[in-house]
Amino acid sequence: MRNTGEVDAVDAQLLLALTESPRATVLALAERVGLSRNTVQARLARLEERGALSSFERRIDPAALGYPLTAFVTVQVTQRMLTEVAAALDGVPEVLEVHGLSGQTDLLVHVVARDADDLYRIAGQLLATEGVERTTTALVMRKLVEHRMAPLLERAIRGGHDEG
Amino acid sequence: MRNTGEVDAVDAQLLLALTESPRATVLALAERVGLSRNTVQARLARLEERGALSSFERRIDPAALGYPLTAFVTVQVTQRMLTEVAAALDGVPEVLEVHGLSGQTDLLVHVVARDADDLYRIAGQLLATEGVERTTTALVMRKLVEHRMAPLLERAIRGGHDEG
DNA sequence: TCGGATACTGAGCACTTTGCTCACTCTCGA
DNA sequence: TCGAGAGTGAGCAAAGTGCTCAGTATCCGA
Repeated sequence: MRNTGEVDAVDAQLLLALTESPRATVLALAERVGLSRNTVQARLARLEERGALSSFERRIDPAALGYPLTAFVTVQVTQRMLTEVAAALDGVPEVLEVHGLSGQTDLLVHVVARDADDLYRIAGQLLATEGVERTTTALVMRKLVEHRMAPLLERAIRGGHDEG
Repeated sequence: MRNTGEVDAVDAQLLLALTESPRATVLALAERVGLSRNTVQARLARLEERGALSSFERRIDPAALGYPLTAFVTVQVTQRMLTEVAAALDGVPEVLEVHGLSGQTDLLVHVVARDADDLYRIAGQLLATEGVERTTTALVMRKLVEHRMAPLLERAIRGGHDEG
């Protein structure tokens, strides 16, 4: 099996095992998936070097840091100001992530806040940014499906070979 | 300093250190933040037990699994069907996360797909779900700000004591 | 002002894990 | 038939873990 740069079934098994116990040692993982320690170590190294694992920051819960409120702000931007607006958003600590959406002038901004007042302030800050034409703030009331990847991993384990 | 259940400056330092090198050993972290190994171990344990760290799944890049496309689908739901719709969405592997938004009948659904056709299929699947009245699909063209938590961590380190 | 709880330290110790190397096998695919 | 890629098992020194213990400092409430 020539490794194509994409995660294969065995990698998916490892990731799934890690999902269940992120602190598992290489030895434990090896036993879990029925491979030698050497192999597991090599695969983990490959996964990391390939960039299949993104920053640890994603695992940090903003609520634990004192930011229990989450909101998504849709921002409509003056066409030519996109870069400047992105830079301005990057400077706001409460902005966790910004997606550029199809439509080219719409941004989806993921923000967190300490409380309602705080959120109001941040939303105002976004709206006041030069190049921002309009914003719509939607507060997250509850998480109906928590972020998960397991179903796709399980599919990768079963499906196995025919990627794409 | 009575620990209130919220992350303090030292915890934030640890998390920041982990962000920079997620595989760092407890010993390395202790040296990094200038505390004893014992203390670091205790704090890490507390962080975990307190739930400040969410699932490892968040660190898995869907692109590496063969799902390079990301989209956000806004779903409007018949009022009384919310639970059923949530359950249906939970059953779709490509649905990574679902947020219930203010407005009570709007959901924000985070999906990934193998390609445009795949996304089309998934969007259709969402729309076909019983209880779903209307959907709007927005494709993510680019990430203008990658998910990050460092700015808030740094603020926690500086700010220090007055939480809230 | 005393007592208890909490946080931190440094030391110690047995045990496990890591990181690395080496030689060897197997199985594709050219 | 050859070579690259993937996996195995063994081995070894060094490092890290998990845990306990005794001692100190500090804050808080009674």
